[in-house]
Amino acid sequence: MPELPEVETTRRGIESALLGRRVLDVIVRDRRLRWPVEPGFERRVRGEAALAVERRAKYLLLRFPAGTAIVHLGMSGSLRVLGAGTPPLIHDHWDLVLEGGQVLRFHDPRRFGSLHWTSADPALHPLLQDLGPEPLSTAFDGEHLFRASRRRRVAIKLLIMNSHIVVGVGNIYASEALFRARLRPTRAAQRLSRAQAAALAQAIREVLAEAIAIGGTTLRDYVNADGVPGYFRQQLFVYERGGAPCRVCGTAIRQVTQGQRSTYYCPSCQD
DNA sequence: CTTTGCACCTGTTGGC
DNA sequence: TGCCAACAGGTGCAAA
Repeated sequence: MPELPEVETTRRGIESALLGRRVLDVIVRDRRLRWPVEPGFERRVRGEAALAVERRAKYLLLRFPAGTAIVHLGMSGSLRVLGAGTPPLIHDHWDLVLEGGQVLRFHDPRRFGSLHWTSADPALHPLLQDLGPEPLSTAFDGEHLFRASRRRRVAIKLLIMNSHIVVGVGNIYASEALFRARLRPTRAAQRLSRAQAAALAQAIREVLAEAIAIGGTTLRDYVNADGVPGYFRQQLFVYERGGAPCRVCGTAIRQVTQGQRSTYYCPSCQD
């Protein structure tokens, strides 16, 4: 479910509940996430108080004095801050019970999410070490995208969803950014001009920043830490709009499959 | 090396 | 009403 804007919205929502508060208890009800939760996880975190809540790509990093919990929400995961004593429901797989009467609760029906612990620099963790730049950092710009697209035959949509090139661009925002940049998702990456790469990099930055500003996109079940959906769905130009009229020119939006995922574009606006 | 497709898992939706 | 196929905000990994 969550792409970068939803993960960033979650980060902002859980930060104040965690910072400086001791973790009184760690409850893992189901260890069978994408990777099994390490047996020692509970005892590493119990008694620690978070120093920082950060995000790298779609990973949330809960930094404690002794190490870092690395959390991924997968396709259907969410993190919420609830009152301690709120009874867990189905698919509520783990809790951090916090000093002061609140609990951070992880809910994930599909269990594609994950939870790791590292006592080393999380940037060196195998899941993080080969990631590309953050799209909202200065390391990501048109020149980066242009260089990365040279001699690549893959479709440009697949390229921008490749986390080695740039992180955080998922299925919704890939289609949306390509619409804004007026580029066909199916075009070979190597056929982008320098100017088109610059336009696409800019479109990616804008669409992600705008989505963060209104709390991300809720399609089905995404909610932020307070249980509130994101409202970016109303700003979508093409995603999940196959057959509907383009909001710019009225042409029917097309839906195609790329890399076993749905892609949406306007055949008139996008070349 | 790049590219492609599968796998993991549960829930919802739409057609017959 | 029931059944079954298709599809869903991700991504590591194996195979081509």
